This record gives sequence, C-alpha cells and structure tokens, in this order.
Amino acid sequence: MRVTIRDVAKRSGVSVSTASLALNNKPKVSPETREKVLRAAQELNYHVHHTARNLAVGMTYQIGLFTPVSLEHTFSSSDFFTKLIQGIYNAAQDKGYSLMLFVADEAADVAAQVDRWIRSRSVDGFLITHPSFQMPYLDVLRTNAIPFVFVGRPPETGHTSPISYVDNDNVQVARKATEHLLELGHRRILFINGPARFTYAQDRLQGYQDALQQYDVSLDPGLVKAAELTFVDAHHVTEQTLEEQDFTAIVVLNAMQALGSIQALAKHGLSVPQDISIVASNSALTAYIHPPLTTVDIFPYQLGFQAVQLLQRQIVEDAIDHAIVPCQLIPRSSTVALH
Amino acid sequence: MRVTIRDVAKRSGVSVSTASLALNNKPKVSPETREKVLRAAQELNYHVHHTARNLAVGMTYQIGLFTPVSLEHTFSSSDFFTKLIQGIYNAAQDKGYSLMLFVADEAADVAAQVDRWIRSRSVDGFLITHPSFQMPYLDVLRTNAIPFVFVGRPPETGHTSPISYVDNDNVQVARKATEHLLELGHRRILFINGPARFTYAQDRLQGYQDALQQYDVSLDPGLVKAAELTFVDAHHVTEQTLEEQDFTAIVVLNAMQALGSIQALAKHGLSVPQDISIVASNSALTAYIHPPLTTVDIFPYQLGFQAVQLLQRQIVEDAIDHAIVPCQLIPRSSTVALH
DNA sequence: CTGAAAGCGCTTACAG
DNA sequence: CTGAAAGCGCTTACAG
Repeated sequence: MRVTIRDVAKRSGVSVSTASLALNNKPKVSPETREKVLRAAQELNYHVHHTARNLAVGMTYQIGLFTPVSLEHTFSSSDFFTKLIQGIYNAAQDKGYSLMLFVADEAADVAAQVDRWIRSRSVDGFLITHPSFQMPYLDVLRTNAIPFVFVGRPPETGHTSPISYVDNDNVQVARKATEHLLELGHRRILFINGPARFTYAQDRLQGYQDALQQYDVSLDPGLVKAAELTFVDAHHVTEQTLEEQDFTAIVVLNAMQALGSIQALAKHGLSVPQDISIVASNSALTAYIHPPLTTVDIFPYQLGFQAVQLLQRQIVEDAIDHAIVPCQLIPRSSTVALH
Repeated sequence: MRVTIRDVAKRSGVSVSTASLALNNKPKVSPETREKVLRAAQELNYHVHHTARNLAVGMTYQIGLFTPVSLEHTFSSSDFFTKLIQGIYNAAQDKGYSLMLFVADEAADVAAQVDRWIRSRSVDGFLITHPSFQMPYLDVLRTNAIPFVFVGRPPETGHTSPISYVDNDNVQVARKATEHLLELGHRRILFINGPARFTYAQDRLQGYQDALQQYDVSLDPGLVKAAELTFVDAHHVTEQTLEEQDFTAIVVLNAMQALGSIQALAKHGLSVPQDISIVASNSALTAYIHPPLTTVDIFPYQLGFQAVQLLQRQIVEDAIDHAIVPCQLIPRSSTVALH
C-alpha cells in the first residue's frame, strides 16, 4: 500500500495541510510540529508523489533534453557528450529537476513534436544541444514562450530576441593551441578546422588568426582547411596539404582527426613529434593514443552544469543570459620545439 | 490560457466524461459523438495534460533509462550508445512512453537513489544498460517489484528469480569473425577479447572456441588475450604477442582496438591486410579507418527497440523474457586469403 | 450511449 | 501556528 501525506498527517496528529507545510519546509509551522511530521514521514518511509505534487503546483520539474543524435559523428569519437550529460544531470538533481530525453530524428517532424511536448505540459523548459542543427522548432519554442537554452553558440540568423546559451571558449581553444606552437618556434602551422556550418569553427578560426597576428605571422590561406571530425577527412586533408605546402605543425580539432593526420604523416615517412608537432582539443582519447597528444582541454561537464543553471534562471526569473567555459592547454609529447 | 477537456466538452456539447471517453478512443461512444468531440479538440488545439492524466490512471508512462556513464570507455569510441538510445526512444514513443534519464555516478549511493525514484513514483519501469556494473540497486528493484530489463546479459550471481534482458548474439559475433578467417585459410588467429568482467567477453570466447573446433584447429591459449577496448591496450597486446607467437590474423572487438593493433603492426613493419588480416565488430568507425575493416556488425538500434518491448510486456503482463539480436559479417578489405 | 460524481495525492489561499 | 476546503485536469465506475 502506498503511504500518502494523509498517513503522515494522521500519525503525527496534525492536519494534511500542516503536514504538507512541514514537509515542504514552509516557514509558518512550529519547530515541534515540523519535527513531529518529519519523524512520522521517516518512520512511514513517506515520499511525495511527484505526479500529484506537480499537478497541484502546475509545474513538471522536468527538463527536456533535446538532442539531434543524427549528428553522431560529432560525438561518437569523444566523451564530450557523456561528460556533458553528467554535468547536466548533476546540476538538474541539485535543483530538483529530472531529465526527459528527446531524440530528434531528422526524418520526423520535429517542430510538431516539440509542439506536442509543450502542450501536453511535459517539461518546464528545454536544453538543446547543437544549435547548428536545423532549427524548425525555434518558432514553436518562441510562440509558446517556453524557456530553453542552447548548448553551443547558436548561429546568427537574424533572431529578433536574444537566446540563452553556454559554449566553450572556442576562440581561446584555437588561440592557445596556436600560441603554444608559435612559442615553440613553429611558424607554418596547418590549421584543420571543423566544417564551416558549425559556429565553433568560426570561433576557432578567429583564435588561430588572433594568435598569428600576435606573433606577427601573416596568415597563409593555404594552411587553413576544413574537415569533418573524422579519421578519413583529416587523413585526406593532411595528405593533400603535404603535397602543396610546407608546414612543421598541425592544429586539429579532436583525437580522431589527430589519428588520421598521424597516419597520413606516417605514410609519408613523417613522425610525430620528430618531424611534425600536433595539438588537438577535446581530450577524450588522448590517453589512448600514441604519442600522447598535447591538447587544449575543454570542459563539457561544466558546460552541462552551467546550461542547467541558465535554464533554471530563465524558468524562475525569465532571465536570458549566456556563459562561456574556459579551456586549458595541456602540453604532452606530441609537440616539440623547432630547431 | 490552457485549454482543458472541459472546454472541449463544452464546445462539442457533451459532458466531460463523454469527452474523455471519445478522446481516449474508448468503445462505448457513438461515432457521431466521437467525431464531434475530436473536431472540437482539433479546433481548440487541445492536448491532454499528461500530469493530470497520469495522476488519474496511476501510471507515469515514463521509463527510467538508467546508465552507469562512468563506464565511458566502453561507449566513447563507438556509436553503440547513440544507436541504442535511438532504438529505445523510437520504441518508447510508439508505446506512449517518455524516457527519463538517470545517470549513475559511482560515488553516489545509487541504491538509495533508485529507492527514491521508485517511491516518488517517477517511472513505471527501468531500462538498465551494462549490467556488469556493480548492482547494489538490484535488491531495491526487487523488493519494490518494479519492472526492469537489462541491456546486456546480466552475470550469473545466483539470482533467485530470472531477469529480463536483451543482448547481442556475442557467441555468434566471435564465431563468424573467426570462421571468416578460417575460411580464408588462416589457422593461427590472435583473439583479442574484452575484459573478463563483462559477460560479452565470456560469450565471445565461446564463439572463438566453437569456430576453431568446427575447423579442427586446436586452441592455443597463447593466442587468447584480454584487453580493454582502447587503442593502447590493443597496441600493447598486439606488440607483446608479436614477440611470443606466430599468427596471420587478428580478431578484435572494436575499431579503437583495430587502430591500436594496426599501428603496433606497422611499427614492426607489418601491414594490413598484406601481412596480417583483421576483423573487428561494432562498426562505428569502420568507414573512417584505413583500411576499411571487415566487421561483424551488431545492431544496437534493435537492441534498444526490443528492450522497450520487453519492458512494456513486463509492465502490462508481468512477463519475464529475453531477446538475442543476431549479427552479420561484412567483408571489407582488411581481410584477405592466406597464400 | 451519456452524465454526475468521486477520486488520484498533493498544495495553497482562506479563516480562525 | 493550524485546519477545512477547494482545486490542479484528468479518468472511471456507477446510474440512467
């Protein structure tokens, strides 16, 4: 038999309303009464019935975690997503929210689905990863005035109103990577960026340029390449550039790209770091790769944690804001000074 | 203003109860009435309030997706998890369930948390990935008699009662991989298995043995190795075995291991498939690797889909059962006949 | 086939 | 500080 607040009230000899007040730590209840109620609850192993409470207060205490998984490449080769979710989950728990998972399938009519979720009052707000994804649901979100925050800087598409988001400091990611190589004496640095459709690629290019400028090195467009975050793409781009350009160092985005590059170099008799230095970001596989990669670490856990905080602020006080998570250079053996 | 079933009833000129009956497609309502109600609902853009309905029917229509993310290695190098979730999500949608995400943190007192979730009536049942994880919550699940199914065969720890689960046909995975190499004429096949603590490793070893036996090849214990699903571990094991044993082919578990092995071989002047053939399973990175790997594909999407079906059967009719998803050999250029 | 009523388990004004 | 009552939005016996 389920134990209800009724049982708790009865056992502690107070009314249901008083029991509720005590259980919810409301101010206007005497210490002794509260004590009595709490003890009774404990003895009966009482736990509030979420559904009932939610109905009464008109909230769901659920956050919709909305993920376009179809973009699997982006995540599959790293623990980015795992860490991100961990951060989201912990922050949500702290604030009394649960996470409802929504997987966006490109095929489905995402906008209509989002509309249904909102109208069926399933969530208090949304956390949306990867805003560079097509966003047909954006209008629905807005007309329903439901809180949401993006993980990743949304592209500028002439939004009328501002959007809450969290993101890595992608400018710094590329800047630190590049600066590190410049400090080691490298001047011709191949920059393998992500696809232009992602905002982080724009930001990282900026960081690369900033670093060069700081060291008075002029940018050679032939050293800036775009590639998907895959082994083959990096392999291909590296090999191709090898034929056209001289360079002594490479900045790549992630470990998969690093692996692809390293193998392309090996194929041409070049080894890392003896002949070419490499720095990557996103440390996922770093420990499992040979040689251990110098990386600019990003912090997806923090990203997730802060995303929830922003969302909660939007839910309770309607605040729109954004947060940028800093990054950190971790030197390892894949980079070496140029003689 | 929220539109409720009251509004629908009013607009269609029937009582609230009739409206409810019609909306839920209950049999005892005349076609004309149903039609009227449905039209009104449509016109008003009515959607049932989930929380209210759930409270009334005493269910949550939520499935708890319970994942020990701490085991990141296992998933990080593949799209296994992504596909799995996709399958789970789609099946859940089909059956009217939403997914509530629970991330198990080793540090936290998981059992106590599970207890809270159950008592607060947050879910109708659990889907639990990776049962080889420590399972201190198992007792809680059982004493509360809440439905749950494992993704992956749970280890035999003297359970009194049977447990529902889905799993890949891991015996066949290893068997097909090995048979393929045997057919190509290979006889000395290095088998790099996963860590012994996982049930799939037991199953796969079985498959390897079965295949050898079928071809009357006696098992050489020196060719059976355990490694984590990582680049370095596979690299290390491969290199080590190279010094002790002769072999012409390797069976590895996933693409990360394949990469590690390939690099170890390269270091010793051996290339794939000219000198050594390799077959992997779990096709995640296959397309991004050079050379393209012969794999035994597994189907995590199906795994997820079927897990939900089993759970739902357990919820509605208390049925305990299990399902095994078949696998499939995909020959590519990393394997070649022995001359 | 349809309607009035009770109830799911909680919270929150409103009196006292 | 405490209690009786109404209400959150739905569903489901129970009569008719």
